[in-house]
Amino acid sequence: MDDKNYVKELTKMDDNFADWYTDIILKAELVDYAPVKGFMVIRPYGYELWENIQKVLDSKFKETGHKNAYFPLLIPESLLNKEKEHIAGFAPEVAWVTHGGDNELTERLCIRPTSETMICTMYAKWIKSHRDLPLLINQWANVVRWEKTTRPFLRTAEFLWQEGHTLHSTAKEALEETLKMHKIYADFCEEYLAIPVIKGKKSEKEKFAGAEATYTIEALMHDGKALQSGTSHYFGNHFAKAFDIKFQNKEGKEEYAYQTSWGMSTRIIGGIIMTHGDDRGLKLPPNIAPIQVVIVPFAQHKDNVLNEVEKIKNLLSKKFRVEADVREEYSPGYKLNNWELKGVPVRIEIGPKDIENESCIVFRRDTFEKQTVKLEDLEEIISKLLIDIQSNMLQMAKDNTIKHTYTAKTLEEYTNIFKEKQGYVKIMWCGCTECEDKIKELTSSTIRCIPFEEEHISDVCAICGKPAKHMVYTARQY
RNA sequence: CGGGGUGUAGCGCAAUUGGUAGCGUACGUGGUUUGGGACCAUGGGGUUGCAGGUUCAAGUCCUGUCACUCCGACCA
Repeated sequence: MDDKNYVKELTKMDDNFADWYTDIILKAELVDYAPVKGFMVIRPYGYELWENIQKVLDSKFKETGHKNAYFPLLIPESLLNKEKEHIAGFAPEVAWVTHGGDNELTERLCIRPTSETMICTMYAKWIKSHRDLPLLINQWANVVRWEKTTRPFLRTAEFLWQEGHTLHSTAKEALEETLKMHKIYADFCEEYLAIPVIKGKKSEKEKFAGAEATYTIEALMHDGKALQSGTSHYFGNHFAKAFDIKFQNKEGKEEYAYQTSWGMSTRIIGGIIMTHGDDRGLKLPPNIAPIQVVIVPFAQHKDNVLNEVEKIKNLLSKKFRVEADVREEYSPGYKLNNWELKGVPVRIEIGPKDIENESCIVFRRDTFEKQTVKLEDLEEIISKLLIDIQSNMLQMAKDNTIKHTYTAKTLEEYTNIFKEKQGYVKIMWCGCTECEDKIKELTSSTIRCIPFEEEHISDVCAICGKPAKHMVYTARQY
């Protein structure tokens, strides 16, 4: 019995989290490795998840007045070089195109690691007057960053994302936009992905190359490591000056535009997996799950069973994303395990005995509870159940975050925490980069963000003892 | 780029002192099954990462090389 099943067994998530992670994303058929190292193939089930994320975010962007557009994949080297901090930040990890057919190009082209430079170049042509502002554009695209070590979703050489790029006539308005999008990301994570996040600002050391300020949402994974899940940058007129994006204001004077950019990537899928998954596999929040309800029939060869399955499917399909698993070549037991592995939030089991009683069994993935439900009540029960699962998953993730949040007042306390634990550690910080470098060297943890909501732990920096400026969240990170 | 590890069937592994490659699973076919990863029968699948060397004989020993992977540094 044991040796029959061992290939199917999942790695236990507590034993080795990294193995567990790669194990389930492959077995749940979200991704596969590509022939080119560092790249991943997103399989249909994984891509449906991404499509659902896209759908929700896209509608939120449109509600706030943004429009989608598309810009080229390749960026001439000269454009990339226009903003020096930006190029310094990205140069080590860009991929270059040097040939067109057999001919060597006179100027090599980089595959976009992000589109600021390309988009700024176009914006400079499009903006003449304050009447052209604000310009609110988003792009859904792929980008390439030649990373040394990769892991599917979390850090791949190519990833899918959206990048919003906006121009404004005042600094105030641009900053408001930056914070507005930051809030959209945070709300999206909590409401749809059931991932609680810490909202805050990045330190000078951690901010985006070329930005004046970077705002971030940080999520804590099941193993106590943090994941930067979405960023929103305020550029001031840094890029505008480098790319000559000017407009005439109401007084007729020429002025540089103020700019923002913000992005969320397929990395967030890694976040969903590592926030909610368990020893049985994925656990997807109902609001984003490709399949919300799966119907597994027992003894399906008996005629009336399949009829009943069909009826239930038709009924529920009006309101939910439903799939009926009527594959004959797999046993019911296999299907139960397989759909748990794939993280479907609700499962309906139905067989001859249930049909006789005009009922079925409803199973919830988050708590493993089973209940017998009369068929006439099914739609209503499922409706409530999905809402309940969604909020329960958020609550469980919040509890886990709280459980893994510590505070330290001294450097000794701080390093001791990281010797045996993983999680957020709240400390006071003087604001200098030397102290950031020091904790990274000692514990390989970094300042994740300066939260919007700071607490007062003490008056002095936990690292150097000088007067503290901020309370910060630190953690080891993905 | 530094330190460790591994390369044998799609995947996971085995092969004693050097003796000519096997097991599980997955896959094909036929049948029986179906309330928690079904069973029986049967079949296909391999230049043992690559190159060279020692030997009557190399998966096994030697030399070189390549690839992958884990831990560090760099990063959404």
